[in-house]
Amino acid sequence: MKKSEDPRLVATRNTALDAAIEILRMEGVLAVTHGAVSAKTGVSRSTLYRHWPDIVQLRNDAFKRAATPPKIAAKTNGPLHADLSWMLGILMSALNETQWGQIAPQVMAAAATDDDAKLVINDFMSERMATVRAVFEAANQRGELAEGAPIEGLIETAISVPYFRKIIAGLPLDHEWLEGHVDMICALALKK
Amino acid sequence: MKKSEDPRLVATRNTALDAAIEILRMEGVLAVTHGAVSAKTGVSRSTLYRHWPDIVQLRNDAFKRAATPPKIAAKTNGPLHADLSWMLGILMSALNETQWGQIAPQVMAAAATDDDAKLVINDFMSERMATVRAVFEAANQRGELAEGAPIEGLIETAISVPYFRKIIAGLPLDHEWLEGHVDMICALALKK
DNA sequence: CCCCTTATAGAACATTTTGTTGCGAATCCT
DNA sequence: AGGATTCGCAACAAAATGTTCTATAAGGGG
Repeated sequence: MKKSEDPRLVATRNTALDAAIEILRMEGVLAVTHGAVSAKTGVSRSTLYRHWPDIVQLRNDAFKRAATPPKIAAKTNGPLHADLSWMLGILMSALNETQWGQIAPQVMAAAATDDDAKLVINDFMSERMATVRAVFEAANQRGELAEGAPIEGLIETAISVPYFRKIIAGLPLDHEWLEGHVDMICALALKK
Repeated sequence: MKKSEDPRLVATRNTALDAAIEILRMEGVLAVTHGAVSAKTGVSRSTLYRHWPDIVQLRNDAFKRAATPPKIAAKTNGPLHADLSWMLGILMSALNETQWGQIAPQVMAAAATDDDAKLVINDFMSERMATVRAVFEAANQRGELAEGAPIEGLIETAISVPYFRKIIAGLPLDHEWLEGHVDMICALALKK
């Protein structure tokens, strides 16, 4: 009973948003306009205006599309050090290599004045936090964690530092750094 | 021998940049244009164009002006827990209450495509990092630190988490949270 | 396979924003 | 007081931003 979507709609939608993401990466939010996307894709301006009457909507859709994370199955079979290295290694790769790492700052900035963009971030973040939390809870189940370890703080720390380094401070994320980071967290989390 | 600056120059400069900062806070980088600043200040467009032929320069100047931090004398008389609470409390206030907290995300985003903006961030960050580092080094001098404590990682953690919470995750920074944060860091840093 | 619906490209247009230039008036510096 | 500089303003030119219409093409249902 559901009428299938006109393939022309999804086609223009996809090509337009892909172009928008590309522009976003190379030149920043400022440059994402109906005109620019039209020029890059061949999709006519009038069509773009029909799809996204407001430029903000177009940008937000591009954000959402770019933010869609590769689903990561949490590794929770322990030990904690291994699980964390695994998970944070993936996060690190995502920040280094995928669109998200380049676009995230733009979304952050947009979130300051736009609630929709804020939602995109919140969704993305809470998902990542939940994944890391699962790792800690599994370690707790196995009885690896020290008495009274500040789990919430550790989860936050695990994620904060790589994001800070990459997005705010512009510092590199490599395996050597990751090793030290995980060591530090484990020093606090594990039984002595 | 140094020729004093024409007061008219500094006057227009200041009013223009203050307006630019205000626009930046309320509506984001996108909205900072010669036209908008002119409308808000009464300074004529032609004058603004004479001062900043390129809009990017205007925005960067606004960034720099907004990023100028209140100089904070480092508290390094110990003990570490007290010093850290003091320093991070100030950082927290700055993020919560000053222009910087609202504008930082915009600068981050601009930094993705603009090297000048990147410089603004780097300057600001390295100064803050240095301040926190001084706190740790003083504690080390006093012999408070545990053997082999990962000082660099701790410095990074101390600053990363508040920035992450405020700018990336949009979580609140309050004194209760701060207490836990400092506790966690001290648990790793101090002798048992 | 044909007909009806829907989406698109393109052009033509109005509107707004963005730069540029020249000049008289006001302000500053010496 | 006099010469230089800066300002505001108005008149422009150029480009970007929206809007609307029409012919064409593509899809979907019967």
